[in-house]
Amino acid sequence: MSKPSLPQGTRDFNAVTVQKRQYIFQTIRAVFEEFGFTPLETPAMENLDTLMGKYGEEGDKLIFKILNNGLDHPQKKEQTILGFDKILEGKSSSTITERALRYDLTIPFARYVAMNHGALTFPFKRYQIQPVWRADRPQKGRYREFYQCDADIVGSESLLNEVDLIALYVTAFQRLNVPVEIKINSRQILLALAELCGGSDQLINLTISIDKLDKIGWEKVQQELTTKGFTTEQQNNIQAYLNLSGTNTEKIQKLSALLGDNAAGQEGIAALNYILNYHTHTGMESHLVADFTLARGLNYYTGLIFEVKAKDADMGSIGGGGRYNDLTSLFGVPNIPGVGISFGVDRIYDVMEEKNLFPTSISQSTQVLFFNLGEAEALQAYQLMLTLRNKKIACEIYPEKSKFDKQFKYAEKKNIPTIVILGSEELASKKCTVKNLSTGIQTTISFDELIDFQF
RNA sequence: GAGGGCGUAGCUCAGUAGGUUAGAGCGACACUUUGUGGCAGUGUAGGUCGUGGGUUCGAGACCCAUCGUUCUCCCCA
Repeated sequence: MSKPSLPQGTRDFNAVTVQKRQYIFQTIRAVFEEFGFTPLETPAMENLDTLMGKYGEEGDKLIFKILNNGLDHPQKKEQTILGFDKILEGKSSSTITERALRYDLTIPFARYVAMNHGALTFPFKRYQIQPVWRADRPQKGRYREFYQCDADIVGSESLLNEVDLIALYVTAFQRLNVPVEIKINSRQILLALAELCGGSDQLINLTISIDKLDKIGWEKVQQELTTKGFTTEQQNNIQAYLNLSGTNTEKIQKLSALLGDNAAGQEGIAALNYILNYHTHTGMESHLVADFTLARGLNYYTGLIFEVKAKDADMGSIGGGGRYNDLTSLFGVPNIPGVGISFGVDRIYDVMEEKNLFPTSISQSTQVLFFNLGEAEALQAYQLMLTLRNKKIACEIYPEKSKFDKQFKYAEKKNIPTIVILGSEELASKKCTVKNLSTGIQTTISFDELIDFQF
């Protein structure tokens, strides 16, 4: 028999890890609810055509596809072979696969809104905390199964939504004690730059290249631009754009001069200004950084875009989002604008672990261990234990009569702070001994006193 | 999709330029110690050296392949 193993990029989570992860989930969920979002869950799998073509060319390749059932049926052989030919051409084929694991939470949400728009009250605010899957190659901070926590608002174009989502980010990361900066940019600003440099059809080429600036440097970006057909003059404009520096206000002023009266550009700048000004009144402006190199790979964004970066941590973005003004039209329902953000829990966990940001109190489970010192003693201890449990004190009794040594060591290993000794002497006198394992202090008290004991 | 690093006990690793019977620390278990743990002592268990080929008198070590893992690029949370 071969050794058991896990699929690449997936993990088991032990007790301590689960407790830490739940701490993150609970913190984020509480903030979502305080901000007026209600929960939604969607299936792990979607129809393949719901997902295909929504995440760009790269994204399509990273979707986990599910093999159809019944492919072993001889009658389907011809069909299946035809389908496989399509796969070899790089297309997908419904005769071989018609379902896939969800790649993110935004598209399934758009699908949900499109299916239920008649029944929803707009603006509709939902949050969703579920795993997603990507057929990516695992590496640092990158998993094939990971959780996203999304909050989206659809049915409203107001920039107040963007303002509120940023406030949500700031609140959540403050509660988690993770210092972050939130980068913001606008797809319209990127579009304006594209229009100035070769036309709007160059938008995607342009954003892919400039997004790499901080990784590969200007020299290589320039080379890439040359091969993509940008002229020297256009490259100079792009360089000027990328070199904008200073405070948020200064950068925006310089950008405005650079983009001139380009309509999309001015719209993007106005939106950016609105957000920044608003947050000067909330005190949250200090977390915001206008970053015109921020592009984000997902094609469906149309307005402001965000990305969250943990300060002083070697980790990609731990959250991202933006405005998509017509996502549901992909599913036949036009004119429902939306904006949303996502938290990457697995990366947040990695950052918090690396920087030791988890509170120490979350890793304890059992509070009191009752020693098992014989049949009659255990019966009495068991009854007392149930009473304590009813008072919400987590207790357990050692299941076998064993030596003190063994029971003590069990308590230590499980990090149980208190033990209760109830042996033959205590049973006779209707008392028990409560011992605090970290201080070593113990007291003998009556059963009634135990029930009201402050652990 | 492209390219590197690493696979030796449950864990972290050592293992010299191929040379008898593969090592340590930690952990586990037992005993010292059947009414008081953490410390200490003694002992026990645990390995087809990732797998399959090859070179060699001889391979944990060298070569090839394969699988796993990890990191980088691409892209992303």
